[in-house]
Amino acid sequence: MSRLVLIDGSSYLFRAFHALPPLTAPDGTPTGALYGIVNMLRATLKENPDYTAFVLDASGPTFRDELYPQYKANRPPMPEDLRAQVEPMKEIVQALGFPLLCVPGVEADDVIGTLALQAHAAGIPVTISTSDKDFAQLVRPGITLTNTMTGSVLDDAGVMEKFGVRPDQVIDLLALMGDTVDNVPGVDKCGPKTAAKWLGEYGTLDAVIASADKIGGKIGENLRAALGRLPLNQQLVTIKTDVALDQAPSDLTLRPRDVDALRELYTRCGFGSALRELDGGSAPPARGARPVAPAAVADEAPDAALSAPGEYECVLDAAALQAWVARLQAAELVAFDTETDSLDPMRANLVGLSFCVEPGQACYIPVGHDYPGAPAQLDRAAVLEALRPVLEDAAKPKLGQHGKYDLHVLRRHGVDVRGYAEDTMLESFVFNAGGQRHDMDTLAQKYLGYTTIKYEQVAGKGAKQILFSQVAIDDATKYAAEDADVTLRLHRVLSAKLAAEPTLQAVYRDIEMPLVPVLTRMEATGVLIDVAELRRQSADLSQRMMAAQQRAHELAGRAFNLDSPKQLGQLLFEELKLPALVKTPTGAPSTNEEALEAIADQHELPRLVLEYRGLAKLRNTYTDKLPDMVNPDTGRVHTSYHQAGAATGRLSSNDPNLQNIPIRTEDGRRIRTAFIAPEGRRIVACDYSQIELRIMAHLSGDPGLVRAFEGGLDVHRATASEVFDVPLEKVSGDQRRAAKAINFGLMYGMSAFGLAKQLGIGRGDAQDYIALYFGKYPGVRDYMERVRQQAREQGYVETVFGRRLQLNEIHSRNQAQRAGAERAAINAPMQGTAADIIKRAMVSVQDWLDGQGGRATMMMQVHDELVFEVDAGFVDTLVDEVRRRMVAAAELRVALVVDVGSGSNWEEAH
DNA sequence: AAGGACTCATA
DNA sequence: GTATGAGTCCTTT
Repeated sequence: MSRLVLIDGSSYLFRAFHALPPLTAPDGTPTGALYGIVNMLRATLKENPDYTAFVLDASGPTFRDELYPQYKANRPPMPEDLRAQVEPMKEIVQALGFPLLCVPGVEADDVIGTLALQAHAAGIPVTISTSDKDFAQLVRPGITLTNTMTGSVLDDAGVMEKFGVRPDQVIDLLALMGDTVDNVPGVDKCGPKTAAKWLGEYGTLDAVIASADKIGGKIGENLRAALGRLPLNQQLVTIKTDVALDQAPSDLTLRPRDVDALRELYTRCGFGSALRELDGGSAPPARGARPVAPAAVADEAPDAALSAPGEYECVLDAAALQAWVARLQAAELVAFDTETDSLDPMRANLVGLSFCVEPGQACYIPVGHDYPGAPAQLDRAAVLEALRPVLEDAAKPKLGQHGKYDLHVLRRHGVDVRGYAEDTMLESFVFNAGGQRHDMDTLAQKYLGYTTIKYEQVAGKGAKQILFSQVAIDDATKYAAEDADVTLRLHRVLSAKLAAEPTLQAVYRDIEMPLVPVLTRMEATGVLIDVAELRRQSADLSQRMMAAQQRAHELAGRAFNLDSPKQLGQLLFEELKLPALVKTPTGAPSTNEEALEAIADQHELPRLVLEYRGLAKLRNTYTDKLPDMVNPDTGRVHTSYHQAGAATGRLSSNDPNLQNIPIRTEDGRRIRTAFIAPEGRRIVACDYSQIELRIMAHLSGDPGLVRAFEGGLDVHRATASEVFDVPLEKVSGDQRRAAKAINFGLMYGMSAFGLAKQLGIGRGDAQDYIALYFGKYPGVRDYMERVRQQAREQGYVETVFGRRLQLNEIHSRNQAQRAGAERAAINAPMQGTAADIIKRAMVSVQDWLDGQGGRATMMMQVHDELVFEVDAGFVDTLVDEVRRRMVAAAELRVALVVDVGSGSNWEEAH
């Protein structure tokens, strides 16, 4: 059977040039690429093809340049060392007897594509010899790819395996990915895996484009941004198969080789082994090609120009310091910032301070730069003493950006900042809680149109990042003084904005700012951890994990990574053919708890995986990690509360997150026994009972719901009694469960669908329950509708205290996003009001604690719960007063109720 | 090294 | 169905 081998000369030429060492001929001319080509051609000849051609790009523009003027625009000119090899290559190709094709106006790819399809139509099998993946689009039964340099062969199945898509989807895959080399931008951050995933899900590029709204995350945004150019990409990456050619496949026969010409060429290039083969091994050994050291690459560091607006003074002597202290004393408001050597304020050392009193006039006082050759700096302790009268004077208002950090640093260096009155991060947060980021760089850009010097610009990034103490003082001055300067400028803009919104201003002034020192105090206090207990638990969990893993591998019949959802999915849904009932947001079969639970009756493995996961989660996230978080100085764990993170006004906790310590399962709850009180003290936990539901009762004013809370009854039981019209004492377990699910569901803006899933009932039944509920509590139904309405009309909803919660996607064209925003709108006033209330309570409680001589300290906040460490003899007093203050934090239509507990550890206190 | 996907802990 | 943070795996740069 005859066969056509089409050789993609251009791709090999470049590939060989870059892949092989820079060989040279005896006379010094470069031959590396040639060497690769010759070996490739000799290998091809051994296959003895009936028809073959060596195809090269012609010079000059092609139709693609017309379609897209930037096509290959940033491709550098062909390196001289490569250009020098083109003519000899053509000579060798022809001397070997290969037909050489070079067609102007199109690329080699198009010539190959055309010939391949012509031969295919004539029933001649085709092999395309190339190192260019784009040819995968031509693969079909009868057309395969081969790469003689790597030895790989690609047929239909091979394309599927290598790219994860069928050959007929390759064009779409390439269109999505784009091609950096050809200057064809695809979807940003979309590589072969992502593109294949989408095509696997939607089938074609057109379908992906049509579904672009459904793809979430950053990558979804990137996709939508790229939509406009994808059709063009498709055209650009499509290999033409209808080029008018002078030759037909049957014309492409090998001519006899020209031995004399080859001998001359091989000798000139120094290709010894080729020469020996040519002359039957009798040729004199030619000197071998020798590698040449690659040219040294200049190691150019980008010269990041540091622009320095404003007059920034570096304070290096006592006189300058005194002058600045005087300016600070005279100022109405002092903007300040600290520079340190760590992001963790509980470990950071002070490296310098910056101040600003007038926009553009700022100073930097270095006190800890210790790189070789650093100028002499003022003594740190002396500087802090000089500044103490300003910083510790409650009557001298101070301003910062995320000042809680600086408060920690200064506190740990012996300065107890008082009068911390303004914070631009919190101003921004209160003004626009829907805004994603409230860091200074973002705010400066947004409100001042000013681009700040980035930390990376002065300290580098990644592994090469240096400590601020290593940054040259000149650079540090520009960076640090700018921080204080920009903070002051930002404050002028933001405080004016807040002044125009009195309710927002009140949230900022009365809730957020007073909370700053309270959080600082709580973080500084930290919590005592029983490390030995956690180690014991880790060991126990490890042992059980190993057992589960071993059993899982036995059941699977092979080893696999139990932690990899991908491998697990493959095993369960492909090998074991278990039904994939749940999909991940990206459309892949999910292995989450719900999915595994659903198939647990069909195989032992899912249950085992759940067991393993539960253990692994506890060990990896808690019992292994918490001991590492113990601060060596204090012997305690110090979380950090993020005050401007959550869109609803809640706090969040990180490093470590102490707001998600397990409680639901027995193994999990045990972790709380490791949160202990020191000798002579107790842990006291005080939590609001059903606070969000009470807020719903308040906001809706529904008499039925208000009544359900009265008399201190179990609210879910009371709700069930009303909804199902049975006496309180006759409410069944299922009825209470249903009522509870509805109560919670309502707060999350749920649908009948969601409730049905939650309760494991039909959608119709769920709808009936909701109708029944709304029949009894029409005020709740009306409230829900009012909130949706407000969200649509204003773009935001509000808490009882006037905090504004922005709903960014409430008018999204995307139905799913819009529905999500509506659910968020329903939940936000309840979650946000609860956050406001506990924040107010914290300020009030701390205010009282400050007068109690350290007999109790507030240690943690977990959304509706405050945790204290209390002298054993002081517990009763504390409980009374804390309860009083927590209850008094808001006056709602229903009373707030606080449950308390105490014990030697957190678990007991619940 | 950075970022996304997936999973799962809490309120 | 709301709101978070974090660990592991995997892909991309």
